[in-house]
Amino acid sequence: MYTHCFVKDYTWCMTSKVRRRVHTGRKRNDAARRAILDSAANLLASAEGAAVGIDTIAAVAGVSKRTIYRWWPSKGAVLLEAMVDRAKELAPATDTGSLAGDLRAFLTATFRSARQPQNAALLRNAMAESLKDAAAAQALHTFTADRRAVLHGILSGARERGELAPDADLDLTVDQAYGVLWYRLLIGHAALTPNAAVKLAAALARQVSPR
Amino acid sequence: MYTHCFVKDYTWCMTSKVRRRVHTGRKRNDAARRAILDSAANLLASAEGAAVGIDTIAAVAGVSKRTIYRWWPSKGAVLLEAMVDRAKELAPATDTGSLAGDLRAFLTATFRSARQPQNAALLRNAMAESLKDAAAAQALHTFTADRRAVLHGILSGARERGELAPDADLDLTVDQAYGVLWYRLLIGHAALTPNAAVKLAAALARQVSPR
Amino acid sequence: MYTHCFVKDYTWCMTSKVRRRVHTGRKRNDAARRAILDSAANLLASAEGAAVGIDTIAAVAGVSKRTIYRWWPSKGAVLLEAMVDRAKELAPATDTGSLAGDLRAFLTATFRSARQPQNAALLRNAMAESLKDAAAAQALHTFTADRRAVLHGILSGARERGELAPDADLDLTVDQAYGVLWYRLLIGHAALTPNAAVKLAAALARQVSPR
Amino acid sequence: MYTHCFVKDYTWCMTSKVRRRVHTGRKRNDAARRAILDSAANLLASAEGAAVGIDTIAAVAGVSKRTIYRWWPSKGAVLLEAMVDRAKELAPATDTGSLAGDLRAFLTATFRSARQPQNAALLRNAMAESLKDAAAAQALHTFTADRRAVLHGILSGARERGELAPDADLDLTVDQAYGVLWYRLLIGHAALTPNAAVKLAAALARQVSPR
DNA sequence: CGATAAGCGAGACGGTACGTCTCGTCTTTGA
DNA sequence: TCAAAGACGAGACGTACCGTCTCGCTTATCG
Repeated sequence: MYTHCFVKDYTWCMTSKVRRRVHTGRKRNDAARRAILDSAANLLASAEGAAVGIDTIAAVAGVSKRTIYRWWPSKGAVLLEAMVDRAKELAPATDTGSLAGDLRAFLTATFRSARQPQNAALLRNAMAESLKDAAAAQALHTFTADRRAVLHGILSGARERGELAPDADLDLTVDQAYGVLWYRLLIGHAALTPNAAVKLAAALARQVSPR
Repeated sequence: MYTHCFVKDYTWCMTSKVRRRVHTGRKRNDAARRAILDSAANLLASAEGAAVGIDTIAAVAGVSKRTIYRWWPSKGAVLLEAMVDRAKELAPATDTGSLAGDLRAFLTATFRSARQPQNAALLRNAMAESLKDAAAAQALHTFTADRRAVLHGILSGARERGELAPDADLDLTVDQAYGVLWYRLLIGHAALTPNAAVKLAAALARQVSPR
Repeated sequence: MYTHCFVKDYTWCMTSKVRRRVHTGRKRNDAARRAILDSAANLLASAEGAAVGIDTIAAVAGVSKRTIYRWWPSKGAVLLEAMVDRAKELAPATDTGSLAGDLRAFLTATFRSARQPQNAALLRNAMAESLKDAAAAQALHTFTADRRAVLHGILSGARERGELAPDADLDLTVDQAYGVLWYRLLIGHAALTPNAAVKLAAALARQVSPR
Repeated sequence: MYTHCFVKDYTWCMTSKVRRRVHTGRKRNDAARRAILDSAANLLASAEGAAVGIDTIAAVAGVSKRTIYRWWPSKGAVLLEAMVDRAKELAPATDTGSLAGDLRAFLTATFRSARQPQNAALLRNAMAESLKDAAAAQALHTFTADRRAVLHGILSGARERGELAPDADLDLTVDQAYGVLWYRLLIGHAALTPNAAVKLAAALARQVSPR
């Protein structure tokens, strides 16, 4: 008598030539995997405050929900993997010859990246998911551990140059840096300006330097 | 027509003498307001990772959903106000005579408070809501601004004692402190130990000191 | 976190082997459709004056609300379709050889059916929904049009036997019959007795007969 | 922190000089009673399919809900009393000297009145309430009984003129007339045209006439 | 080379929460 | 001293989203 109330229209966010993927039969279709991650990352980056839904991810990727859940345990897991995947290019660790220089270069680059609206949305949404979803939390934990390791490497690399006080707590220093980043990102009371990165680098360099 | 056999059992978290509130007629029932905020805060503090639902808040408070939505615009707004309300006692700013001492006292107390499982859950859940709900975000913004102001006061209070470098960026220093707090709270990779508080206080004091 | 002790007890009206439906995956689950319509019809037929709620329909059918709203636009639409569905057997049009006989047979059967408490409740509730819900009104319109068509057929079938005055207004005659039915059903001042059916049949036959 | 979400604006339907009733202490109620009934009747007559709410009635009448519930047991009771009150002028029983003439006059007037959009809405809404509310049902029962009594009087008045078959079932005849009225009103498949009234009057007159 | 296994798109489904709505009861407060 | 104002408890409504399921198709792999 009645047929099918409720439909949806996702065309608004299908950015590109998504459709028409080839069917790879029995083995995992990597194009689908990419489409899913791209879809998720794009939605994460675009959604102002709107939550990103699985149906939306699937529709935008031109993929069935089943295909998503075959490979990821939960929505958060997809989103986080998408975030990590997208954030691959965030991490240059340069060597300028001095700790202060290395720190300034790294934090400036990191802040600049995190300040881009898309990346900011990505990170905020990733945190939101992580707070609700255990798998996402795990992924975010791994991701941030990687980032901390890079910064930790920069710091401990200064030891052989004698730029490090022997009792410096590098973990704490690292957390100060990323703490400022995430705190400003999540609360939004102050911007991640280049100036802030420079000042923070100087302050941290001084903090860990001998005497 | 059908027999109505209890909807849920919320007795486990009805901490006190909630029931039997009097009807205050035309004016807002402040007992109901308190019951709602207490209910929300208790649930926020208890729920491990489980989301706190409006129906649960209402049921625990012995209040109708309508009464909640009459006064708050969204779930997040209630939760945040509850959090802020509960966190009223978090904020002692003591005067020990020296910046290092003040900082150590303040951060130690703050970390200790935030480390308590209930408060930690409170803050984590508050952030989760804030990332999804504009009203909650606003409330969290106000709350954190208050906290930052306290710490900022401690720092700037040291100026007249000559303990402050003239070019110290106090906002950045404040953000480092709360950054570490929130970062560790949200990521969970390291605990907010008293030791960390002490070290952080020392580091920040040194950061802002002259020379 | 909290113990979940049964929401309601709807067993009283789960007439049959409702539970344990198989999941039909991609295509519409006709068992669910049947369960919904049966649930709705049973509730319509049983509820004295109590309104039938969507949650109740869903619970009795062992179906989620969403599944109902996927296929029907509103509560009224479900109820009406259920009513129409249930009323499928109301309609015998017999041929006794004379208009008076046909009318008597049809009206007697119709009145008898409508007089059954369950069917009476069904029709009353259907009308109540129809007065509040456009989709339900449409469905009731279609249903009653069908019924009128049957009676109209009986009447016009008498023309070739010369039992009909050429200027007889058959639509009006039909409306008199169903008018009495609904009027007594809705107001409840008089019963739809077999005697009334017989007298009405005689009166209408005389009304339309030549001379 | 937050104040008062949800308010409403009823100004759209405050037709006239409703406001500013004087407040003279004790025996003020009759003006309020009139305002309530007028408000209810106007809303019943105007609302297309939209349900008429108690808050709306109260707001439009410039009266508090409490005042309504002080005198009526339920919403339906108010609406029905308003309907009956408004329908006072529906009932002329004229004497044309013949049964056929009396019937034609009465049914024509009745149909014309019921055909007016406002009265039609009034009656439809009244029936809708009556099907959900016992007090309203009682009121509608009384109202329709009055109307039937008038028509019944017209019919039985013909007995002494010898225009009535001795075995005529006048109750059934009355129900045929009002049945057509309500059936067409509620289903809406055919209009209550003057022509229909004339034909119906003739048919019923013939039906009850001797032989 | 044919049979079987698995990936995939589609989309229905159960569950659960949300925020809105209306009803009828209640107390305060303004006139 | 009454009634307007309006807060409140109860509970239904229709929507949203998650994660599971089945279907029917397609392609790769194994016997």
